[in-house]
Amino acid sequence: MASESEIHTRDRLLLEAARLFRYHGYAQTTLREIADATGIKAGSIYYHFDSKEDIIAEVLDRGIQMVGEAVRQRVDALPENATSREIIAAAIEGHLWGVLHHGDFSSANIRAYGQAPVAVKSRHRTARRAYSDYWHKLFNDAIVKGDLRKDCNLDIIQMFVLSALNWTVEWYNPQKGSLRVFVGDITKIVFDGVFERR
Amino acid sequence: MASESEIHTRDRLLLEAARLFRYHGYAQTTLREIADATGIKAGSIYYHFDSKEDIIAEVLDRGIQMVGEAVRQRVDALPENATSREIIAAAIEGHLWGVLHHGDFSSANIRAYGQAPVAVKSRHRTARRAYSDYWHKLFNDAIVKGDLRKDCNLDIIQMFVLSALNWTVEWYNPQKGSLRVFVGDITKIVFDGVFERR
DNA sequence: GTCTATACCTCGATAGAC
DNA sequence: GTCTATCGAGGTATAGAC
Repeated sequence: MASESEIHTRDRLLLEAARLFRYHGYAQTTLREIADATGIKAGSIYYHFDSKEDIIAEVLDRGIQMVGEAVRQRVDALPENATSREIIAAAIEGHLWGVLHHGDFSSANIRAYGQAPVAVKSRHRTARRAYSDYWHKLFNDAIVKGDLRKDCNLDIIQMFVLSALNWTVEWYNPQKGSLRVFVGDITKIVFDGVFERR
Repeated sequence: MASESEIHTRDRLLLEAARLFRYHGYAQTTLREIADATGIKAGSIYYHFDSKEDIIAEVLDRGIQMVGEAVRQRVDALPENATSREIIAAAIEGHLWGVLHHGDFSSANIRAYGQAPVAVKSRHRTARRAYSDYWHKLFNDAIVKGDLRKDCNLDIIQMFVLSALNWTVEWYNPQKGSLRVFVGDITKIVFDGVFERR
């Protein structure tokens, strides 16, 4: 069985790996850097992980798990009679909060996913699919209620919204305004667009 | 002066490099792969370029140049009395067309920019800034005319729209519908949002 | 569990023949 | 202009002492 300190070091390795993958990408980040940041030597990593691939795989999984939890938590907290706007607003808030405030795992998931080895991507894809299905259900409920616009393909709406939310990690600047205000602005734009009503 | 075939090989190298950077990223793409795809040996690349950095630098520059030209062309073709919606619709169409239809250079610009060496990024940043300023002028004109929503920060609107448009390269699937319809749907969503009017 | 030492490979880049 | 051959650096991963 794993000892206390083993778990500790393993988690710290994952944390530092996530941070480095987030800011420098997967291929650019070396095991020596991850080891340095954690305070151990590169060779010692192999006590905790079998390969660099296994590290990125776990970082990706944790990232999507954190975002998924943040979203579900907010949606589940709503009352039974919540409107479509309230439900999707809660999901947007959860997603942005998970991605922007919660940190390195979810950001690494967005930024480094495209750079991960194909084997890792393909294994991780089921987790992404599950999260995507969750959103699909939210949007579909809104359509059934007649709340979503009917002149656009639903898949395009969903992909556009989710990828736009994801990409905020590339440009969101917390020094230019609170996350609260930011989430509000993004929600307004997604809900009703950038133009004044005609 | 450069001979015919020199220009030819050099351009083919850039094209293959753009394609590989787009799909595999900068660090993952090796000079041997670029050479293979072009049909020459790795060492021969150095007759045309001084370093791998110089290749990505030129790929990035061409990418933003192509998109910028596509956008300006459509906006300039509009009549004097065009509305804000018509102007920004033309810019969106140009941007999406440049990014999605025009191919590997613009997509590589979006995908591989974050992975490029800092020296390259910093040199390329002025080109990005110029393109961003162009969009800023379009949005600002719309604000002056009172057409844009006033309850959101303009910088957030601009970053949201541009990054959302950029990220379509990650998920747009030409087999699921024509680019024409796609551009129309995206424009509707950006202009008026995903919800039906209240 | 972590260390040192190192094997092995692949990368970007160079040199010189053709 | 392109080739072959190769260098030096730095990467992942392994072996065995502690």
